[in-house]
Amino acid sequence: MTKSPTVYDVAAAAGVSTATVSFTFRNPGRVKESTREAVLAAAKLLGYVPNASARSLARGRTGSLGLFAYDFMWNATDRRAPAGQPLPASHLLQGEPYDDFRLFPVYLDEVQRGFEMQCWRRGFELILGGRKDEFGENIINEIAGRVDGVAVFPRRLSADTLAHVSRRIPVVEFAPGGDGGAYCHITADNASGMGMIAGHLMTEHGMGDFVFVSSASNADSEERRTAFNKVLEGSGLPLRDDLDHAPATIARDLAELRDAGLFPQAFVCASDLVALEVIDALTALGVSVPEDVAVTGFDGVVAGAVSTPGITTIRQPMGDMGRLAADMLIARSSGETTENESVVLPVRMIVRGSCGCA
Amino acid sequence: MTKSPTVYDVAAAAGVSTATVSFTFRNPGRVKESTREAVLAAAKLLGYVPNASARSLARGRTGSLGLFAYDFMWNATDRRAPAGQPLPASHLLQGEPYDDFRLFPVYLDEVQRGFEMQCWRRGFELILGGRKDEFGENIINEIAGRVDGVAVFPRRLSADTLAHVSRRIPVVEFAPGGDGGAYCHITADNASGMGMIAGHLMTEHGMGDFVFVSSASNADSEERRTAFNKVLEGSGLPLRDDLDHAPATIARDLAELRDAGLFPQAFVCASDLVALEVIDALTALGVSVPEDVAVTGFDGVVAGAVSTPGITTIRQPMGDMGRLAADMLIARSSGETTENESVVLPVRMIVRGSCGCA
DNA sequence: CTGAAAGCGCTAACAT
DNA sequence: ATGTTAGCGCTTTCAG
Repeated sequence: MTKSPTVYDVAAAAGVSTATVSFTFRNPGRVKESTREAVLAAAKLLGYVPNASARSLARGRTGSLGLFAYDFMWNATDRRAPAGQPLPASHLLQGEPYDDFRLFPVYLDEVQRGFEMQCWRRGFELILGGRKDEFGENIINEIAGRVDGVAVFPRRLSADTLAHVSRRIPVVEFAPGGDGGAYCHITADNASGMGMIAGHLMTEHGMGDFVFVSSASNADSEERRTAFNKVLEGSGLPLRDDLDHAPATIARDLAELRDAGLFPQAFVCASDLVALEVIDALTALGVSVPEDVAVTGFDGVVAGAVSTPGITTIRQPMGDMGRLAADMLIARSSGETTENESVVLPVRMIVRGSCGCA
Repeated sequence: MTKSPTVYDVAAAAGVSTATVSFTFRNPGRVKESTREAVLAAAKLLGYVPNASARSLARGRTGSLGLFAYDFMWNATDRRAPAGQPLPASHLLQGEPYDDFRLFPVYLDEVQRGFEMQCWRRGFELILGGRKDEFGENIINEIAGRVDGVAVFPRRLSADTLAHVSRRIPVVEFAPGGDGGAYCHITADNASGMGMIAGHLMTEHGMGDFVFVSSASNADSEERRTAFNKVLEGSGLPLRDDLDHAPATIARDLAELRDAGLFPQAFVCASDLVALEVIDALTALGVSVPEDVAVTGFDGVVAGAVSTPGITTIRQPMGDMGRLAADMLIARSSGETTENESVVLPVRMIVRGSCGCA
């Protein structure tokens, strides 16, 4: 670890040129066997490990893709340890796991996993960024300058920043986005998902009185709310005010509704985690789900599958979203494609107990 | 994405030198405000994104850590799609999630998550490697040459390769390893874990007849087996032959034991996943767990928590293991520490239903 | 406070 | 089949 040996050292030790050393590693067929062996022997002896930064610089490509995961991750962490406080010595599923399923794996983790697998299948390394941001949005440069393409989760980086980065490398954001944008978008079909939820609640349960619980300002949540309201309008049902899921207020808001005798037949939530929080708050009020009121989610994360009751939800194809992102980035980084597209992936409904089904 | 602008372009556009551009990004305080603004404006206008490869090369440090995850990941994938066959269009928790908990998250995923979080807290990017290996063990070079330190999961890279890499950057392997090795090791306390399992089975359940089911040749499994046998010896209990968990043979072996009337009181398994497989095989034979025979696991992964019955197991501090790996690598890459250490982390027992407890 | 210039280690023409 | 060599884009003394 002192001074690392370089191609020059290996070349000298093997009595060849640096080009030959380079070829030995990158294009072995082009080197005579005896030469190759001499080079490998020298490399082994010296403890030579090629410097990938130099290679990337020389080649103009890095052979890796980036995933900028900042936001959700840190927020998830903070659920256990309020901002500013150090993390507990051990914060990951250390207790009975049940409680922690809300933290891991969540939506982001499943998308990430799909992205990872596809990077590897396609021969790319993966750079995961999430560094605590001290330089505003410049943080993305830490990743953008290091990869051949980058996928980002929403809400941390402004559209401006993404547009800027996308002048250099292809960018995919996991968020709804119209066509003809400055970069690519991948999202699940929020509209038909909400249509299925609404349809199920109305048709199977004969319900008609709903309150939508939204997630913090978030484009997906917004799309879902809009789509749900559209269905209600189409059915001539009344639109009620949304609730915001903010932990500080949701319990109070729910209590007020209850006290006013204004509970809907179902709380339709923007995500599974919101649904779980709503159920917690309801339980604290002595309200049973689904006996007293139904609750639905969106996403299809693990936590909603193992909770009691299980959350009736819309499953996003998270693995596919990650995989598709990698494919889109690779296609664009190789010049195979240029235009930015906005892909909407199909979803499906998973009916569990929280809506009142068996 | 044509020809990316460089420091030179920005310098020219802003009417300054490249040094000033560099300082503007890396050491803003050293540049007069008006100059800085001019540089930033030029950068924005041109769509400048610093090239991290060039920076790493010039600096001699990359600011990132590597995690080499190859083995488990691909194996996990292969559980659904036999090697050689393409993955199903969608392979990640697409059905009712229950089935898939055996694939994700597993031991590796939880360790990885701890590693990620700590990288970010400490200001490092993370490079995840798992590229399909076409060059034998040289694959590690793809990562090793790109990072300031690397953590690896066991069984894919030989000790020789790791020793080689560790001449250049610090290396941590998540596997048992004696002191004074060529690189660092992190592992859970397999011995006391097995001691707790044995103690529980003997003391709480009055059992004395066990069969150990091992995982494919694997140092952790080996340590657990040895430790378990030691306890039995110490208690004067008989040692029975191990079973190997190989999917092809375990069902047959179990059937033979059953037919011979040789079932033990408990199958003590080297891991939770092995325990789940054993339970599957037993169930197929019409044997109930824990009514007819007890089964225990090791690891404490999600799958063992949500299965029926729940697996009585030893929980490894997986998040901590990942976090510690990052800390150890950072300490060594900065020269703060030099010696290689081998750390053993404490474990604890989680009692669920598979041992016969309520 | 800013500029000039020498590398960092590797790759890939282009030569030989 | 192998060697020469000019960059790749950035950082960082050292001068000014």
